[in-house]
Amino acid sequence: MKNIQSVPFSDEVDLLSYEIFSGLTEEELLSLTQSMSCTLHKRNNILYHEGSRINGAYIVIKGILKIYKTGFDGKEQIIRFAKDGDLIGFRSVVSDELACTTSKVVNDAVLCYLPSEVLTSLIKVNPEFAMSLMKLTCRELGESNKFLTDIAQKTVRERLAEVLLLLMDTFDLDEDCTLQISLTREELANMVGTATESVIRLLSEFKADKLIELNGRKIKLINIPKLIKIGNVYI
Amino acid sequence: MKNIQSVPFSDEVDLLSYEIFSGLTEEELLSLTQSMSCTLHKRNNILYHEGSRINGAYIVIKGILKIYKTGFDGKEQIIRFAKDGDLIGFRSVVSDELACTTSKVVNDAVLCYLPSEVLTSLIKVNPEFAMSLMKLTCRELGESNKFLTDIAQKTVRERLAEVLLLLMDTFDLDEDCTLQISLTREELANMVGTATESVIRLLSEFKADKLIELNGRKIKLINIPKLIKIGNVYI
DNA sequence: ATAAAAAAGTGATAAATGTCATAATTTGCA
DNA sequence: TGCAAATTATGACATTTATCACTTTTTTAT
Repeated sequence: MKNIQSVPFSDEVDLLSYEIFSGLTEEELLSLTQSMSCTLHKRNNILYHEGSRINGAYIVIKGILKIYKTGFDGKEQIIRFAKDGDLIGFRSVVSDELACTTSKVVNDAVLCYLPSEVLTSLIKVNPEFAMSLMKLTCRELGESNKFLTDIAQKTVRERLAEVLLLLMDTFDLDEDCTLQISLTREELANMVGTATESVIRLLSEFKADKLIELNGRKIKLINIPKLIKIGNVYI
Repeated sequence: MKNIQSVPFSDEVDLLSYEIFSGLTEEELLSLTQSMSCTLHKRNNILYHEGSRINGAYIVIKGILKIYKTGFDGKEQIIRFAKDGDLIGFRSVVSDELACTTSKVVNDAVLCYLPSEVLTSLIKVNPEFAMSLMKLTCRELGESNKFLTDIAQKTVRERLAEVLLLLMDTFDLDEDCTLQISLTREELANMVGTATESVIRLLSEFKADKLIELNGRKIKLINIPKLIKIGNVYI
């Protein structure tokens, strides 16, 4: 298919530089490198669907993916984004359950596939790796619980401000304070947990209040302290 | 203090029967038993507060605790309950972060304390234990993400029905279909993520619609299929 | 380059839910 | 047991947010 291309595993990719692999030995790293295959995935390509069986995880070498759940009426709820250095899909591998999320490419991505057996044997052989994987999961759990509370208790306005700041933290701003990632209004709504129209209206309000500037999908944050205040975000 | 009493580690407590310890060897189990101290905690006793440093985890031998986060305005959001056989507080131990939730006793509980060093050394020594702990965390993460989506997309009415079914799954019904756990309306609201008054009104509606019967804090489920339908709960 | 599709934007309106005030009832403790 | 405190209950009302219908603008694919 056109949307997935096999790409050579570049020697330049230094697995050790990924936090998650920092505990591996030379040999483990070598055998890992050999068992991995890299592919280039185009925007909108779906890596795996919620409910499907996964036989491995993916390491994001480059690019951005959104990880989302599909609600009862088909509406997406974005759980998180994955970017360079992130590991995705291992939750299902470890818990031995069907995928509970869908992963879709937002910005063209280079991914390395890590077969289930390789992952589990690494966990069993290298306690340090097991520990860092566990840390990763625990952090994710903490974040998920935090966001759960926010969605339950904050207003849409507060959550939108918070989401903008979250995107700033995750993807940084460029020199002129514009969010490096550009999402559709619908995608923003699917993060915030609201209707697309509400996001559109609130973004206009934020713009009128001189908190942000809008240029198509590019969002420039011009009053971050105020956004922090609106979002009730503690730092 | 009066609310916490030390109790002897009963020989009758069979750690192996707890799923999480099923992978331990005889000796590991023995040393674990020796390093653990058991305490009795009365209702409303707080085990640890959100934001505090935890130096160990607890195994629930008996009783029920609620694990919750406190939102910006002081409102509780109940993340989950812990009951016999559950391990709590290990997330913070593993991720080496401050506690991101508060744990409070709902039904008087006997707990065994598991110091941080014991837990981490077990993880490093026994890959099977590491794996089952990881599975546990991954399952929790899956549930948290599911509930996040529900709160973001379902109505309060749907969520209340879902929560009643969740309580049924977690704590079972007694012979006459009454939920074994009794919570205040406020606690239900703190699970559903809504105002106490809304829960009160909706419970009355459910009662009028002959889905449940109310007797103080005791809730009897008399039309479960309909509750499943209302809550959009797939089984 | 252009047509079709998707996304963004806007207004009107409806529905869901929260808030506040207050009364009745239950619970827990001294 | 009895009383204070907490919880439950209910009504009136305000507010937030979703929905629908439609137009304009932007993006995408041929």
